[in-house]
Amino acid sequence: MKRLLVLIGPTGVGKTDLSLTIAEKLQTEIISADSRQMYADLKIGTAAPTIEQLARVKHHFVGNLQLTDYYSAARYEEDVMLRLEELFLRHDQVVLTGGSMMYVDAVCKGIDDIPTVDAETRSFLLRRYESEGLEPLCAELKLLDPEYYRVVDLKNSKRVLHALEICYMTGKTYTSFRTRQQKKRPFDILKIGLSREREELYARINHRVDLMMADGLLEEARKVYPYKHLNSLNTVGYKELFRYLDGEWELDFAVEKIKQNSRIYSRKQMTWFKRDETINWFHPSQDSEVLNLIGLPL
RNA sequence: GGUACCCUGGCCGAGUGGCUAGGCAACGGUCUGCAAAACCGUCUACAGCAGUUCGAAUCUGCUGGGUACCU
Repeated sequence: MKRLLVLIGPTGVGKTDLSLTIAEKLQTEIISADSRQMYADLKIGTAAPTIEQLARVKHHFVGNLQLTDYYSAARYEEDVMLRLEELFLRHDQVVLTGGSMMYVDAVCKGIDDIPTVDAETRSFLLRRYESEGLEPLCAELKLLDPEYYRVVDLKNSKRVLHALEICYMTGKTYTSFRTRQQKKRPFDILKIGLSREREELYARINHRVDLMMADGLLEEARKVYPYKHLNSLNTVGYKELFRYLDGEWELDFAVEKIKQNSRIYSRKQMTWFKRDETINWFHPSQDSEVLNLIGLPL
């Protein structure tokens, strides 16, 4: 049986280093599970693997998207499953690492097969939401898919809108697509979670933001500024610098906000990962124990 | 030294006698299609003291701190 090694943890915990070590020892390749490192133009702010690191181990799904590309967890699942098929021809084990919780789950547990919403339906409902607000749309959902209406978070526009998009586009209820069944995978999965004491993690995050700024994050942000309204740029590290470039914030303040939002993000990641009972948790300094768990000689 | 104004929770900020503003942060949580997204919950403060009043963050006095102007 082939095996997928899933290395997860909050941003800044030190996943990259360990993933490289493991992949080198196994002489295998790495699949990134980071929704923002996939954009070619967001290298510094997403702490994407460096050229040297990419030279050490072959990576997949890093820098493979344009900012204007539509992408989603479902597409990621599809793309990764195809790629894994190829990789498992050559390797017994493959490493998947990243902090995008839903992307990881999409690969490990699967995601329902729901049609991708076309651009017209999407913008039609978005416009209605912007002009009418959420209430009328909730009322509509109650009629079109009463079952989902009962369980959705009615204040979360993203969820309500998506359900309506599916109803409109397919003529069926969103519920009918929502089986929420875990998919069986033709390979084993071993999850390794990295965590640190909060103080320690926060200090690393703060420091890393300073390094990013020294590395030219502001320049990178300036280059993509014309695309700032795209979802791909609703990203920590960029959205704050846009406020600076717009003259709303002082640079120092924007940098503090980047640190703060990164810390908040790391906490959300931990909240998500916490309830996954299948994760084997380690401190990054316990790398030999991780290798032992994988079954690698030290 | 004098005059005026100000002092609200970690921060910002509304509130002129009874009805726990709100926002941000912090902390906890939700999560199956833009997820580094979106959303939810918790956090009862009015500088201190004394008084007026049935009742004071809101009125009065004193003390402390701050700001502005005057001599």
